[in-house]
Amino acid sequence: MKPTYQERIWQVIHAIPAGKVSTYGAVATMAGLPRQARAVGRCLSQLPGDSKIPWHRVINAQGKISFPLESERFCRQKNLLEEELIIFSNNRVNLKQFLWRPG
DNA sequence: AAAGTGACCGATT
DNA sequence: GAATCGGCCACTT
Repeated sequence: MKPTYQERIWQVIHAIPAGKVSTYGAVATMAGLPRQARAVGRCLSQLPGDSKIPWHRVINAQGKISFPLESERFCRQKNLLEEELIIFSNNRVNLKQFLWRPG
């Protein structure tokens, strides 16, 4: 069976190791959907709460969490990342240090 | 049918 | 750094 784009997006996100992050745009490109960062965000927005997908390792290209500051979801994602020893400075992750690059 | 919206991005000014 | 712009596209008004 030819994989759905949604499935390929999940597969890419699954491949992000703990302690690293990726961005919506990078995930889109790796899933074969260049310039479709929004498709990734859309995809994640539809995930059930009990999903095993490491959705928290996906942040935006500025190194920031794409939820309103101090919102419930913002804090949940930040906590999950800090548990993986990812450092925030000014609510921002240093992508030079934490961005996952395959290869 | 048309306009607005959103877990976005890169290039440009 | 900040703001704008066009690209992108499913969904909701």
